[in-house]
Amino acid sequence: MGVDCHHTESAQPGLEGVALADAVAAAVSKCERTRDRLTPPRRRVLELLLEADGPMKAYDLIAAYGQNGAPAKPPTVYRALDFLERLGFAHRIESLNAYVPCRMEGASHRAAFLICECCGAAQEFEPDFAPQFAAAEAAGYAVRTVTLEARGLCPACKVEA
Amino acid sequence: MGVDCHHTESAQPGLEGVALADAVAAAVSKCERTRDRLTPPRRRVLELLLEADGPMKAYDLIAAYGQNGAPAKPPTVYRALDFLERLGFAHRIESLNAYVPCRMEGASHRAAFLICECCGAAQEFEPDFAPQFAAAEAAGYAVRTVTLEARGLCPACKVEA
DNA sequence: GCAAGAAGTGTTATGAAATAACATAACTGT
DNA sequence: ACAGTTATGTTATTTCATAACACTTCTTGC
Repeated sequence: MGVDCHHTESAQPGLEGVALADAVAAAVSKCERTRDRLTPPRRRVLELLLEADGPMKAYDLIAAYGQNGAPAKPPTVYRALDFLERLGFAHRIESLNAYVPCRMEGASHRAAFLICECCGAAQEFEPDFAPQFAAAEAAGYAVRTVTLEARGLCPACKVEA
Repeated sequence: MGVDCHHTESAQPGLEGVALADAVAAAVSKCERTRDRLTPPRRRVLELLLEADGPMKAYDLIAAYGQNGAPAKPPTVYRALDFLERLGFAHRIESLNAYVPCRMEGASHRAAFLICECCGAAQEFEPDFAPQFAAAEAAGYAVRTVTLEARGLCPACKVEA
C-alpha cells in the first residue's frame, strides 16, 4: 500500500471456508433475532468484506460483486454498505474511503482504527472515549457517534522501516 | 445544514475586517519565522477558510476563489489545502469532506472536532489522546497522527430539538 | 386472504471530490 | 548566472457517491 512497503502477506488475512461461513451465519442469526433483513445483496457485500485481506474500496466491492465477474451497479453496493454500517456489521474508514467488516463483539456506535500507512492494514480496537465524551457533554454537546482513526506504522512495518 | 434545522445564524461566524487581517498577519509572520512560503494562492485559500461561517467544501473554495467570481482550478485549491494542513493552519474533516481553519494555538498533529449534525458547525477541541496513544504504542504501533470526529448536537440545536 | 403502506431492488444518469501529468515560472544556494 | 528545488497553471481524467424513478417484495391490519 505504502510506497516503500514490500510486504506480500497481509497483516489481516480475510476469512474463508468454515470461518467465513460461521461469520455469515452469525450475521444471519443476529438479523433474525432483530428482525432485520440480510437480503442477498447485503449478504453478498458482507461476504466480500469478510473475505478481504484489508479495507475494501466501494468500487472494489462493485467490481467483485458478481460471481461470474459481472460488476454490481454502484447503488446496490452503497445501499448494502449503509445497511451493514447501520447494523454495526461494517465500518467506513473515512480517511481511506474504504470499508471493513466489524471485528468487535459488542456492536457499539464507536469505531476506532489503527491504520498502517505502510501495509494498509486497519486494526479495529475498542477505545475508551470516556474523557472526551465527558468533556463534550460538559460543553453541552449531545454526542451520538465518535470516529477515531490513528495513522502510523503497524508492528511489522515499523521493524522493516 | 441538517434537515430539521432552522437556524439562521451560524454557531461559528467567520472572521472579517481587523480580525481577519490579524489572523492572516499571524500566519504570515509565522511562515516568515519558519521560512515557509505563504504564496498568493495559499493565502487566498486561508482567507476563505477564515472568512467562512463553517466547514468549507473544496469546491466551495474553488468557486469562491476568484475576486471577480472566476473560479480556481481544482489543483490550485487542493495544493493550497495540502500546504495549509501540513503547516497546521487548516484541518480536513474527513466525515464531511470539508475544511476548516485551525482554531487552536499550538499546532499539533492532533485534530479533534465536535460536529453538529443539525447546524453543521464544527467545534475544534484539544483532545487528550494519552490513553489511546499508550494503548497503541503498547501494541507495537508507531502512531503518527490521530483524527477524532464526534458527531451529535451542539448546545443550541440540542435545545431546539 | 388481501389491500395499503413500507422497505428493498434494479437501472439510468449525474453529481461531487480528488488527482495525474506535464509545461512553465519563481525562488534558493552557490 | 546557473543548477536544483519548489510552486504554479492548465487540461484531462479518475475516483467516489447519490438522485430519481419504476418495479418488486415484504408486512401488517383488517
